[in-house]
Amino acid sequence: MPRGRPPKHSRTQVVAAAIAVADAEGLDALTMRRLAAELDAGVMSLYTYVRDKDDLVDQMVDQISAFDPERAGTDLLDLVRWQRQLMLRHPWLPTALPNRQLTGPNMLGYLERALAALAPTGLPGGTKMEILALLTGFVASYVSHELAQAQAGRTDPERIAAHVEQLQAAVATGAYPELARVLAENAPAAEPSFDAIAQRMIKGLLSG
Amino acid sequence: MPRGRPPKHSRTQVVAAAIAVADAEGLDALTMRRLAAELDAGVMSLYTYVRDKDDLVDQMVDQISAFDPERAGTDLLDLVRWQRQLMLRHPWLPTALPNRQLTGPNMLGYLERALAALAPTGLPGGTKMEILALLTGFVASYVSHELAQAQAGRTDPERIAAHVEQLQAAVATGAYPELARVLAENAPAAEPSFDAIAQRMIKGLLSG
DNA sequence: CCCCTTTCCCGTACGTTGTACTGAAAATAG
DNA sequence: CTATTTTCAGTACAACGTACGGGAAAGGGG
Repeated sequence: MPRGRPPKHSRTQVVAAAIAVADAEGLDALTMRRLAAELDAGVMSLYTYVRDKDDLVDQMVDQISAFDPERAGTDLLDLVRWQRQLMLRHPWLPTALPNRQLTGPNMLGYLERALAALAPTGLPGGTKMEILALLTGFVASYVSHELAQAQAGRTDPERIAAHVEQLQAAVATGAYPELARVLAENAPAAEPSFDAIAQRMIKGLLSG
Repeated sequence: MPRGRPPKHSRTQVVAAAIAVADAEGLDALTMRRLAAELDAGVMSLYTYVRDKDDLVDQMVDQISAFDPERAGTDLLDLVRWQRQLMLRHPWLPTALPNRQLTGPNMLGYLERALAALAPTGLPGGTKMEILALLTGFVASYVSHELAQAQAGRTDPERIAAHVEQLQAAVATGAYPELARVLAENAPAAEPSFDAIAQRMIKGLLSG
């Protein structure tokens, strides 16, 4: 009983293809033309499934954020761990998140669980929302750092080469003794244990 | 004794004009053509002062970050307060910061002071850098939230109208009782006191 | 059966962006 | 003067998001 011409794809498929492109080549590589080519479709056909590119990214975020109630707990530490895994699996997520009003069912589901986890605190609603925003920001910062360190030099060997060269030049002036000490350390970037830091952040945010 | 044709502007002037545009109309409004018009210059003339647009933004960040040793202290809380003031004065800063290798003198100066503030901890260098990245991320998140709340509806009244409408629709399904409670609260967004939260974040990050 | 309506497909085209290329313009050095 | 060096800026191009409009493919009603 669907009246018109049958769709060649589904919205879910289109968004999934977009996620695949972003996962493999980054958000910058995700253009409407690229996505159309991936689906063997015309560029403008995509706009049947998506209002505009911003809407596409919104849906990507929401589709990523499907929650498996079997595998994850529901306290704040569990939720934060879950966010970290999402961001590790989809490195574009930390950059895509800011300045976005997310109203998809999965994001609302997350928000609901997070608010439930904060319910025992009895804090006012605005404070709860603020705590969650700060926690998400913290995870995004942490994972960004983590990812940057993991693929240091893998993608842009010359770009970071230029970076360390500038740092060496600055240090050579003698104006930055502390920075010099850090660069001279050559430490293998110790494991900081996400859980430990996250737990302290949560405690710090709640003890107010 | 400078040999060639004398420059019509200085790099500092160009960057200052860019900062003025971004302050007044946001980072998106800052295009090379707009900046050229602001300076009564040809578009391509800008490229004598700046390698490319990314370099321009780098320089904007660094020029913003000039430090007045008279007015600010040198412990971590002071530094974080200073970052917040910067971001409040230049709302584009939180969005411009991520994915940037900052090697300007002012940013290195900040880094040096921050590392000095962390020196008594005896932590390894990599951990210090991570702590500073997390603190900056925290401030960016906090200020973004702060700014979003300050001008809620001022710029895009219909955009956030659509947002609350979607939220109301979601709540109406009854699937999100906690969210419903928060939206029903209608609280005037209590003062959270940046200093208090920042202090707890610092303590949390250092007690590791 | 044909036609109408509905829905999706997608080629063309436009405005905007960053910037490569090129050469003219304006200063000094000899 | 000429030669050199540096900055200025017009033109032009590729890539982007997407508005527009018409063609294509289905079902419903006569």
